[in-house]
Amino acid sequence: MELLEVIKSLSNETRLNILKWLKDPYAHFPEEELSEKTPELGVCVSDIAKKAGMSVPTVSEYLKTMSAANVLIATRNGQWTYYKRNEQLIQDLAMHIKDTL
Amino acid sequence: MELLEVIKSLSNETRLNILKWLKDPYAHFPEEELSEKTPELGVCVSDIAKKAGMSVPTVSEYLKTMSAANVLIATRNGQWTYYKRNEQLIQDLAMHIKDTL
DNA sequence: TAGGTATTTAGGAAATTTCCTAAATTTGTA
DNA sequence: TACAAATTTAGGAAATTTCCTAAATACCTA
Repeated sequence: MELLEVIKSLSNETRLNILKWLKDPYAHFPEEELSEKTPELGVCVSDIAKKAGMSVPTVSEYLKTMSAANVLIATRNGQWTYYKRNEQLIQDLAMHIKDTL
Repeated sequence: MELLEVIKSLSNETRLNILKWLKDPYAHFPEEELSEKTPELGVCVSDIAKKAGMSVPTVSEYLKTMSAANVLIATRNGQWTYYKRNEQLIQDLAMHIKDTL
C-alpha cells in the first residue's frame, strides 16, 4: 500500500464523501439507480456525479485517482463503469495507521 | 476529530515523514539533540527542520498545521517549541477508518 | 538594557489541485 | 451502419499548496 498516495486520494471533501456514500449505497443513492448487482459492482460514474453535484468528468477523474490508489475497485460493465470500495485496503490502512504509522 | 483536516495534514510527504520520525526520535535524530525530556516534550522545530532538509519557517508552518489538526502536540519551553505525536488521536483515526469511514 | 538564539509571521514565486467545457472514445442497439 | 448514452481525455482558468527569504517577535542571559 502506498500510504501517501492513499492519503492524498482521500484529502478532498468530495472524494472522502464518495467513499462514505459507497459504504452504504442503499442509504445514499435513489432506489431506481440501484439494482441487485449494486453490492457486487458498486455505483456508476454518472450516479455518483449527480449525488456529488459535480460534473461527470470531474468525478470520473476523482474515481480514477481513488482506483489508482486502490481505495476503490472499478468494474467496466457495458457502457458503465461501476465503482465500489476496496474494503480490504481500507482495513489495511486502518491497521497500518494503528500499528506502523 | 475533524477527519478531513487530519487527512489533509498528512497529505504531504514531509509532514508524513515528520510523524514517522517522531514515533521514535532516538532512531531518527542525532543523540546530541535529544535529552531525558524528549519522550515527554518531543523534538524542537529547528531539529525537525534540519532532519527534513527544509527551511525552519516551512517546517514551523507544517508543524502548526499538524497541531491544529491535533495530530501533534506543541509545548513551548523557553525559546523552544517542542512537538510530539498525539498518540490518542492517531489511534482514534485508525479506529475511525476501521469502523466508520 | 543589549545581544543572541529559536520561532513565527508576512509576502510571494512556482507547482499542484480543483473542477469546468469541449471533444474523443467506448459500447449498446436500431 | 448510424445514432444515443456513458465515460474518458484534453485543455485550461482559478484556487490552493508548497516552500522560500526577509522581517518581526519571544525568550534567555550578561
